[in-house]
Amino acid sequence: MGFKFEIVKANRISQNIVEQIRSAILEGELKIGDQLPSEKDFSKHFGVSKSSLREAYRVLEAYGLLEIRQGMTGGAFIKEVDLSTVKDSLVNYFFFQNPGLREYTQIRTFLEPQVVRICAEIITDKDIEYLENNILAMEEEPEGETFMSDLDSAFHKKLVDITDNKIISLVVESVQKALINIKRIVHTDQDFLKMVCNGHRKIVSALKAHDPEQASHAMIDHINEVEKGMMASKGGTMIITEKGLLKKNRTSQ
Amino acid sequence: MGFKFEIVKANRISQNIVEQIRSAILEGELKIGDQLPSEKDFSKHFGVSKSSLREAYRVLEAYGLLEIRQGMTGGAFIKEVDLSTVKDSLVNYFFFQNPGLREYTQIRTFLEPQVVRICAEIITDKDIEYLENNILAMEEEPEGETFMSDLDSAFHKKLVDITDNKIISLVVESVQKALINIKRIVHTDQDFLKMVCNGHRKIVSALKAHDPEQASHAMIDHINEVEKGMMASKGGTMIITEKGLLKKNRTSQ
DNA sequence: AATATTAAAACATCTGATCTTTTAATATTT
DNA sequence: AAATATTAAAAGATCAGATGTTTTAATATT
Repeated sequence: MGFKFEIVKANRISQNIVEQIRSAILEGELKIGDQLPSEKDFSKHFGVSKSSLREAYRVLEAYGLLEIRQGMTGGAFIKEVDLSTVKDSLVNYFFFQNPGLREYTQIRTFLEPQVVRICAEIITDKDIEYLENNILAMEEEPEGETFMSDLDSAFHKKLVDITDNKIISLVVESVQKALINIKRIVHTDQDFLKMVCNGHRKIVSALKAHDPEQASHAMIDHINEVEKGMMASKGGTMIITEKGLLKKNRTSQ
Repeated sequence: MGFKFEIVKANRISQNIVEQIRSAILEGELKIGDQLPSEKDFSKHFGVSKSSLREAYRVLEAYGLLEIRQGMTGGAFIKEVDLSTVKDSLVNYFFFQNPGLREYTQIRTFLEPQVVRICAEIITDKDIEYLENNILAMEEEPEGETFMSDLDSAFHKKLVDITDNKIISLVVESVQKALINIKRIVHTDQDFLKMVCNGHRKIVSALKAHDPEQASHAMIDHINEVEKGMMASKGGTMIITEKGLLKKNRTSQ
């Protein structure tokens, strides 16, 4: 018998509701800001208990599709999925995949040089001003571990935002975020900071000259230098959650 | 008063539990396969009701961190987050961001030429055989709308897998998945199929010759041709969910 | 007019009972 | 002895309904 049957899973009630609502959103029936009925009304409508409906709401909330507010004017509202939801999902995924520094560096060297190529063509004076201020702030930081990371992220984020490509922004920012977690423990001394500032200066200088080729090279050099700097002080991959928790992961795959 | 206070949100019990368990996972206290206590025991341990604990379990399950099985040997087990969870999250995100065809093409032209550059260096005869069989299968498909997409995905997935970079794989595959949804309605005639096969042939030919430069160019041409082909028949962005539901999104945003 | 109180809507949590699923252990049949 | 059927237990799934908490609108008071 060459038939291929699909496995039938006894669907949970809450899962069924989740799918119905998610479909309604993806089909456009439910728009951002739309309010779903109250727990009481909606559970009655579905003919299920309040607990089942609540579980469905929790899941949709976890997906970032729903915002639930308490109080008289509260309720369940359709929400646009925000970046942090996707990033968290990526962080969870990367935690188990546990990519090496090489993998992060590689995708950066694929994307960011191209990003600054585009930037070189279309960057405005205002953008350049922002980037220069960012470098100044970084140089003035004395031993600014955390702050330096924020400024570093902001620098790269600014560049990718100029390209106006949401997908690339998401990827670059997520990689940046994952890298910060590694950087934070691995290395943050003055030499490292000076090296980063130097790299950023060269990139901005090329952008100012509207020279794509030079900008691209400056970016490649910068990314490779950063990797080298991080390799110098070895260490396992670390992940810092939103709540500031640390995790040293040395699983040998 | 220049102080900056953070907003205090009355945390839900379930959210608190979610964070505790997620932290325990990211800190390495909980490993893949570990079983959490039963609902009854664990809720007693936390000093909360079963409903609150169950809501926490639902959320962790939505994150892809937990697998819950019913029955005598069932329970809640720590699970590795799988690709489909992240992809779904990306689909949700892209739905609202609604990137244009240009954005997909752009990130592809940044990543995939570099991917085949690497492939050209390290590709094996077995890999090439796989790719050639893939092309043959595609050419033999008469009007294989869906199947063609599957083969096309498999082709690009194979290439990116050769690079052995989990991050790039995730990105390329997600973009691929999103594109299929657009392609499926936009265009799938014989000319399109022939054009795709032709592009793939050129890429494989360059890989066979272990010529990175040629492979890269063949890939760039291929991606651009596909975009042109898709632009020809205009249409809104479409999204197909896991369950096969369609959504035409024309929000002018 | 400003402030304080109250009421109501909606979510949050709890208790405890009753299915349903799954599998291990046991009993029955062949 | 082996195959099959039955039973029991563990654990999740669902339900019903009570009670608490938040938030805001309406009202009353100063």
